[in-house]
Amino acid sequence: MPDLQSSSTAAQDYLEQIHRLIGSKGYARVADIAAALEIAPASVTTMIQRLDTEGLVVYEKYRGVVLTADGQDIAEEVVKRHEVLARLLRSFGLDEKTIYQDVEGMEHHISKATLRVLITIVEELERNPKLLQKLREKM
Amino acid sequence: MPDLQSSSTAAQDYLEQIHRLIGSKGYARVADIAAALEIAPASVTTMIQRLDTEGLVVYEKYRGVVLTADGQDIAEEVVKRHEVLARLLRSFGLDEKTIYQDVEGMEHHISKATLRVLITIVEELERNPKLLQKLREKM
DNA sequence: GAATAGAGTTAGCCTTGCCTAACTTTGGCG
DNA sequence: CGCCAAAGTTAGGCAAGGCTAACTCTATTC
Repeated sequence: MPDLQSSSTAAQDYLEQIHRLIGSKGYARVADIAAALEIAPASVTTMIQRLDTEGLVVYEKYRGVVLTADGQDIAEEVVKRHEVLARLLRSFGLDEKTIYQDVEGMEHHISKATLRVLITIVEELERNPKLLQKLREKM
Repeated sequence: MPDLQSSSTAAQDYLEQIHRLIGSKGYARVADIAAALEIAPASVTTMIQRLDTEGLVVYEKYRGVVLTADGQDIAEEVVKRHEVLARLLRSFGLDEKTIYQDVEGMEHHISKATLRVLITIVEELERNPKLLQKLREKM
């Protein structure tokens, strides 16, 4: 079980997107990763090579990339943090762009303990619409 | 009124600590800033010079540093985000070290809209101890 | 008032992560 | 089957933000 903090926040962003792409399209190409992260394809190649040497992905030149078990673990952890934050902000009606930007910035810095707090709050608000309604009115 | 995003997250960290030091000791020395951020004094000098050219601090060689109005505005904005997050996590009993680390990582990425959400939640929990108690029991 | 410890600064270097430009490989199509 | 466009890679460069080592001020102490 790899520690989240063993990989840089940039590396985590790559793993997250590779995970999403494989989940939705079945594979992750350099061009798609580059588009998702809004960076140049050349930067993706370089990072993928680094992630390979770190044992987080398996990279075959010109052939594509898949996650190792460790890479998968990290990606799922990041996605979990992402989803919790997004659910919280979405329930308060924030627009998707703001949600995306804030969550992308914050998700890498949330410890297990803080994640538990956020999960607790989100679940309460989803179970208790009256409370949510009341809070939304206060904003 | 300077935009928060006009300064890098590193710059914001410096402004925040300078603000805290001036608040608590009346002045901000290079050595104290370096200690607070856990970096080398030389790095502080370099950044302070940059902040000066950007008009966020006034720097006099060997003499110390003060915040300009713009620097003050940014620092207060960062501190506000910090305090809200810290209050939220503290109310759930997280230990101070975790709070500090998570908040320090997250605070730079919170938009005004998200900040409003967090303020609303914190204020409700502080006004409604029964709810807080209930949530804490679920964790 | 001079010596000196400690604070601050400068110079030069390193890593991360991005870029563009130029080259290579792949794969679909005639 | 070979061509060539699109995808991927390599090389070289740049900015941010750290570092250490060596130098310069400051200010305290005698």
